[in-house]
Amino acid sequence: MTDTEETAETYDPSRYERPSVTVDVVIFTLIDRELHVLLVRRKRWPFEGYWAIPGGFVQMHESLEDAARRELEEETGVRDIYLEQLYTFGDPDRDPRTRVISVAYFALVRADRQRLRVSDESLDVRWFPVRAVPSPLAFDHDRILAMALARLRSKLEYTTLAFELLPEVFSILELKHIYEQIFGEKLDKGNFYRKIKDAGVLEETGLLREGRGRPTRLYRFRRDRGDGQFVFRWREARIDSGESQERDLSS
Amino acid sequence: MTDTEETAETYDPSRYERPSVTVDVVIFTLIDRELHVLLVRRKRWPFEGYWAIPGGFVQMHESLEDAARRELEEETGVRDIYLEQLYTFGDPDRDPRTRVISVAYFALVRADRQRLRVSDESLDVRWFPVRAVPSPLAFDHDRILAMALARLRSKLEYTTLAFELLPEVFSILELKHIYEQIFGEKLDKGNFYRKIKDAGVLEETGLLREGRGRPTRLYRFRRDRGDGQFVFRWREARIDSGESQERDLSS
DNA sequence: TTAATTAGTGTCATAACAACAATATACCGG
DNA sequence: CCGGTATATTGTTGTTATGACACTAATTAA
Repeated sequence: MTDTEETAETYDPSRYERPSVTVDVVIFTLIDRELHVLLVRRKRWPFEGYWAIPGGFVQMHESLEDAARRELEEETGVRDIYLEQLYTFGDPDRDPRTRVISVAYFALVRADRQRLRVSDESLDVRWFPVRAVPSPLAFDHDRILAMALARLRSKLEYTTLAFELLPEVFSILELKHIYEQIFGEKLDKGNFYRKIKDAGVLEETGLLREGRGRPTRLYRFRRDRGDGQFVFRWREARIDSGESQERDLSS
Repeated sequence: MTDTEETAETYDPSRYERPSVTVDVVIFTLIDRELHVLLVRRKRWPFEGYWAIPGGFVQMHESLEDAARRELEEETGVRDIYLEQLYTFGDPDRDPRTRVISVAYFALVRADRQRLRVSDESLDVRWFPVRAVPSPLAFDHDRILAMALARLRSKLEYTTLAFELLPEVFSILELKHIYEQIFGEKLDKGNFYRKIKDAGVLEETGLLREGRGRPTRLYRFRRDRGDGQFVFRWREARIDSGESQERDLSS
């Protein structure tokens, strides 16, 4: 029945063969106004030379989320980041070596905080524009990435997640650009201004940024307001977050 | 890096200590117009005598979903049911025996298809009204159940999931009752009729069910229409499915 | 000083929809 | 056949969301 129920009188951990468990973290960021994902190039069999989503083993003492944060930091040096569990992939043959169950997370990091470092476990680490990701990726990572993108799209529609991709201060049009990027459709400028302002999640900084035309007013995200439950949507239809239906999720 | 990457030249499965992996399945059904969840009573330590969400070990050859379906069938004898991955729980100390990572699923079964059987692994198996679930449950199962309920609520708002709880033929007011049950609020009869009919997901059966008043027209769910992508919503606000933010979705 | 460029506001018509009211249908029991 | 009960259905109305689009504002470059 529930976890580790057994028939024997006492519990014997060796009675069951155990799978390996890893966490993989799909890390998104915004570079030059474009959505990028972090990939590492594998050094060894299997999928030697293939690009893959960063990840690693879950250690016995750490929670799944802690493992994800640890991997994240080991790969990128980034901390205090938006992190959310995505889905768990456990097809018996997804790894040719042995049974590996992978708990996938997805993370959003701010463009202005990256400092990549290549660990000695891999050949290379790079940001790829999501529109130009090498294909195929190692293992079932194409599928993981696809699901992460679907989830991201989905959640932008009813959360304030977009702010996690922006620097501390930003303009409204920059925010609009993120939505356009990720939804893949143009949004009306006027309607966007109205909606975002009515939402009350922006805090005016008083700062201006000069450019070619009229200077841009810069805002800060008000974390207190609606960070959690707040909802605003740009389209009616929803593509879910997860699989068949969950895809599709939510989350 | 990605799954099971290691420093050694060849892969050695014994190098890493492995957690146990289980699937737990939160199974909902509708009995007497009320939402119920299936629980089993534990026979042994730990949490002997406590009620718990049914589940069991993932075997090496089966996928996670297969494992969930197997457990589902072992507990209820039910197959061909709505099944969706919920979340993976992996706190290091959630099971006092050893490190156990549990992939939770949630399932919806039709009220008219149940035939419970008590496995010899447990003392008892019962349907509990979700409003009257024994507390606390074993392990972290309160949390799992709470998340399953949140997900169910969330998904009713933008999917046709409610139909999975109904028998083959049903009346519109029965459908309305499910929404009221799960949302915990009354819906307007007129608006409900309008919305559900306009949605075009119902197929008239021609059957009537006689009662005290005017006989009830019975319908069937049109699986072809909108089973996947179709969206209709009853309220604006969304409570998500998962945790902090995953609080889904979703999804 | 004018054109170009980017930022930001206002207005309007429509669609969605919640709240509420009213009516029609069918059966029952007396 | 009449009142009661419950289902089934159709308005009606006011509010809100929002899509389309025109307009105004502030700055730089020529």
